[in-house]
Amino acid sequence: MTLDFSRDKPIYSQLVDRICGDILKDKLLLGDRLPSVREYAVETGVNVNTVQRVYKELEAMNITETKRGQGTFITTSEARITALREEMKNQLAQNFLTSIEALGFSKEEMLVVLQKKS
Amino acid sequence: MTLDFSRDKPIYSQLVDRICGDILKDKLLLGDRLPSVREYAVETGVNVNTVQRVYKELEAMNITETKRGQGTFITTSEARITALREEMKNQLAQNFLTSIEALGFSKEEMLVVLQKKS
DNA sequence: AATAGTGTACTAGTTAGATAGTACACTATT
DNA sequence: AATAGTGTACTATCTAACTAGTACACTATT
Repeated sequence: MTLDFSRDKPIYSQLVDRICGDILKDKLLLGDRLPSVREYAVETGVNVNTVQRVYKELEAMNITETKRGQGTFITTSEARITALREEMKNQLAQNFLTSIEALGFSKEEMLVVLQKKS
Repeated sequence: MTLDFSRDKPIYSQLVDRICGDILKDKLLLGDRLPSVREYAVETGVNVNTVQRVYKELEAMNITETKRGQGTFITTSEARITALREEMKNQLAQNFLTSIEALGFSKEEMLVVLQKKS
């Protein structure tokens, strides 16, 4: 794999987003086991410590559970995932609106652009 | 003033965005003079070097012109500003769509959320 | 019991962004 | 000529994120 990361955001944060995305896209299912920190570090071309930070964040968000000696697993709580989906959708929309506001565009003109772009 | 900055993006970058926003919102007009680096540093509660970085970026984007000993001025090119507006609008839309894609949402469901919010 | 594979916890070093301070070159005003 | 206000260019220091390496505790398998 060896991903390429944006420079304007911490890598651990981008990896958290990536995993959340995989969950929301059902590439990762309830109860699935994530790769070990060492495996995932190799896969993504990142240091073990960075992956550890990622798993820590995910656990703090209550979307994974880690079992010492066994691995890190996606939560089995359907409700938590549903809530996550709503949270992220709202966050995304809110950030977008904030940016629009900051740059002095109107929501309407941005919607027009979005329609065109695919 | 003394702004509060987001931690997930360089301050100089946030200030560039801010000034671009002020231009697009006609708070800053063609030919207007920006505060001196020292003034703006005090206003925003930031170091002089950071402001210098901001003005350097703006000049590299061709939206300001600096005259040594006189100050930094918004370009007098109407065309450049118009182009800037389109660039930023497109960039914003593109980033939004990329995030949507990464998190596995559809454009349509996000548009629904956007309609509701604001 | 031994081993391999987990997560976890350290210490140390690197880099980019930001801060702090100083100095210099240019321009306009007095 | 003197002065004040510009942008510009340094050097030095600090912090967060990342990298690098090592060690330890727990679990499952053999």
